[in-house]
Amino acid sequence: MRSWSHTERGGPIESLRERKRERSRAATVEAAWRLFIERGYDQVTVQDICVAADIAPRTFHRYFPSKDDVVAEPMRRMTALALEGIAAAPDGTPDAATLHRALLAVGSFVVEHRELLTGLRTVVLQSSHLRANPPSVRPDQEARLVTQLAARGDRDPAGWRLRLLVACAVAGFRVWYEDYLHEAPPDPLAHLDAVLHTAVDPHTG
Amino acid sequence: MRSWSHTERGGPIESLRERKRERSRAATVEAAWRLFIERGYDQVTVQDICVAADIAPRTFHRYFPSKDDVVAEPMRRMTALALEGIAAAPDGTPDAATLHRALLAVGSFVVEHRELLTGLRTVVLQSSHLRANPPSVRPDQEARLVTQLAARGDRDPAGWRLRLLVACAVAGFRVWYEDYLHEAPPDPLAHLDAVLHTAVDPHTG
DNA sequence: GGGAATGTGGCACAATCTGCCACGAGGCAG
DNA sequence: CTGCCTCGTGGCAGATTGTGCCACATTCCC
Repeated sequence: MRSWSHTERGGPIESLRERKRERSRAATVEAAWRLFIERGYDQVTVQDICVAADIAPRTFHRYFPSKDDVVAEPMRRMTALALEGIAAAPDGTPDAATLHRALLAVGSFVVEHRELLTGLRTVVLQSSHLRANPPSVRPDQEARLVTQLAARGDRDPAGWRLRLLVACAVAGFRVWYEDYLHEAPPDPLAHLDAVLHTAVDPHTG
Repeated sequence: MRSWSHTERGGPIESLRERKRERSRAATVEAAWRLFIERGYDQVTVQDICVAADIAPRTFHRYFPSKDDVVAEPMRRMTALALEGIAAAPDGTPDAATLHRALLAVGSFVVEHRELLTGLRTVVLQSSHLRANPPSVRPDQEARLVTQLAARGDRDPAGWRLRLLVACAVAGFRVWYEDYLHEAPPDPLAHLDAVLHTAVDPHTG
């Protein structure tokens, strides 16, 4: 099962600094998630997380600009996976198909981590603040998907067709994501495939 | 030109209380926008806004759960317009066409208020906090669109097709919105129509 | 080994946002 | 018109988040 902590770079060539940093960051994330699930988002302060993860609040805010970002961490991970999926697609594949496949891979990642993600979903639903500001794919992350997609071939990253394609794909994935965590259908990836078929495939060509 | 202050309810039957409240709220919004555009979001405190609008900070947070919500106000207004557009559509119209037309109406509203909206766009772009948490259509607002659409006819508001349709429509609108505020094309509404055609129309039937 | 680069912690501080209570203006019935 | 009730408002105290600044420790690299 793919893990949460990952180094964004392929090789295992990490300096001691980076390893320490990643370990500390991962510990922080896991401590935060555990506390959130136990007590609820609003009942856990940054201070609490720092005590559990054994770091200073000042350091916490170096890892995460805001407390919300800890909850949004899975989104970042999923976007990173999608980027990898796009980069790995063979040249010549239409953009829509590339995105479709990349998001299917993200979907299988979600399925692998269903338990944790449903836990975090409950955390979001139970916090009035998170309900109003739910974790989502940030515009800069979406822009990265566009850029990555445009990098294959000579497409214009600023063109509205490409941006629309990505926006619809992300929207479709989100619709499936909500369905899946709410009531896991028997064959979730087939469901995702169907949703993406409607959302993404019309943009082919 | 349609105004920003509106009472959500059709009739002019407002009590003095409601009128006062709306006036105070509108004054707050306009004061805040003016200050944001003048100095930048991060350089304006809630205190500053309250002085300019002549209300207490405590009252400010009764109108707006957070400072961010003042910037997101146009989004709320646009969603409200879309809801009205959907409600006004004649029965029997396919959902996709209904949404398409409703969003065209919202588009013309955006065109009417271009100056202000570009100002607020600049505000967003210049604030690191707003860049990370840009004003967007909140999930509850999107859910309202779904509900409203489902209310015509007997569709299932929880079905993924309807939710996907709305999500893609909103995504398409956002893509156009960014284009339009960045570099107004000669015929913006035609552009919006084209984008929506790609994003929404495939979902017909 | 030693300087440079970088991550960390502590401190002080501004700012956001909330709960609580009291006051006053608007609404309503008599 | 009068009294009562409802509800918006303001003030206050407080918790919490998030940031700038600086000193210290660790790691890196020569």
